[in-house]
Amino acid sequence: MSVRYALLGLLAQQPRHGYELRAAFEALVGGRDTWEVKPGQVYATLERLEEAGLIAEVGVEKEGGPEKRIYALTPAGREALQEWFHTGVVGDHHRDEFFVKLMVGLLVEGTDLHRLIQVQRNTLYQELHRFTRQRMEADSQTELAYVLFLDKVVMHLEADLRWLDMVEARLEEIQRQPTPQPEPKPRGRPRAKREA
Amino acid sequence: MSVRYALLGLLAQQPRHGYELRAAFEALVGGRDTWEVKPGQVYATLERLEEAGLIAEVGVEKEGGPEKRIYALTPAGREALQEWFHTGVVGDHHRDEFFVKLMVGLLVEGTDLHRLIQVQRNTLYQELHRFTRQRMEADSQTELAYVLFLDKVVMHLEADLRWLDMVEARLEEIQRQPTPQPEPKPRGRPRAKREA
DNA sequence: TGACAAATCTCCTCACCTGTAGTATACTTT
DNA sequence: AAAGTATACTACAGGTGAGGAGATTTGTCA
Repeated sequence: MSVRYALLGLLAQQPRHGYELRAAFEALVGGRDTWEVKPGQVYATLERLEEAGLIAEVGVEKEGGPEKRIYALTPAGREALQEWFHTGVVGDHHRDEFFVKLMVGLLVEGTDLHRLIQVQRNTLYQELHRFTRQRMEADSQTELAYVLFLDKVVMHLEADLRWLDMVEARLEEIQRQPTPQPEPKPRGRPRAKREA
Repeated sequence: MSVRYALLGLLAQQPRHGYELRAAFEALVGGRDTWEVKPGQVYATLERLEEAGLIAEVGVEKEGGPEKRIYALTPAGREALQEWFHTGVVGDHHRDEFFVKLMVGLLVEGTDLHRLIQVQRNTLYQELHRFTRQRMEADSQTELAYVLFLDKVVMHLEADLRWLDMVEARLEEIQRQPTPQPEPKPRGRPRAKREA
């Protein structure tokens, strides 16, 4: 979703073509390999946006090299963008890969859970170190937004580490619990429910 | 990636068919609509796992209804699972949708950034409330792992809220910064670099 | 000095994996 | 008959990885 709307926003500024959009997007989110977008995604997204009537092709330039297909925002696109601004973002809290790994580890016999946790802790510390250094190197005069972004990442990594400690501390307790079974659903037509 | 390996783990326990795997997966990650997986994903993933040689179809049951195609783990699959256990998970720190929205908001003229932030804050508080209640309702005797998961979500939401406050406090400063331009890359063959 | 190879950018395409949404058929219970 | 589970499939959207044809600059060598 993010890329889709980011492209709309960039086209609201001025008409552009695919390659240019890609560069502008990466600059927008901080440059320096934060959020790399693959060309394929840009062009595919543009096609869908065009099909949805949110953008329109307004010209083609051909000067020597390959064609540049230039897109611009339509009124419907401008509206969609406004709507996006007025809607809150709900995070993907589910789908935490490490949580799944931990659960699967509990399931599979002979898994060394302490090691599992240790590996994850190392990974998190490495990331923390990397982002902290990036943060120090960044110039908050010219890249303030990028700095704020790094702050957020660091805060999340610290939260992850604290959580990991909690998990390790209670590991014995967790291991004592039985593996969860899916509860069977009643089949057939449900009984008529009389009002409470 | 998570679903892929979770299916491997569940098959390591015992051979199963698609529908059963879906139910088992959702039970594993806590039930109660945490992490809903669509049937399509399960079947598509199973096909790819089979093609990759990590699982194999070991039988078909047909008792009345549709066929049940039963899969089991292969030795290669068991190996892949072990490798997963021994690898750290690096989070998707980039691709934070709200961050992009904020940046796009700075770009587009006439955007009310305070409102943008306010909407997001409301959303986060609602989520926080929802998960906090779920956490209180959960029974940490029988669902300890699920409780830990909720703890993590809450910690992250709190971090998001603190970060949002920071952003709002420094908003004027952020708005004063120019929109980032993609830096042009030098074309042609790069100059030979002599060693430092 | 002029020709050509090397490296890299510009712009777009294709093939694939992951995940979401909706559909279809058969069975089971009220 | 109605309603809902059990089991599977199809279609599409989002995202990754690889790559290809042409333009542009630099290094090199006769």
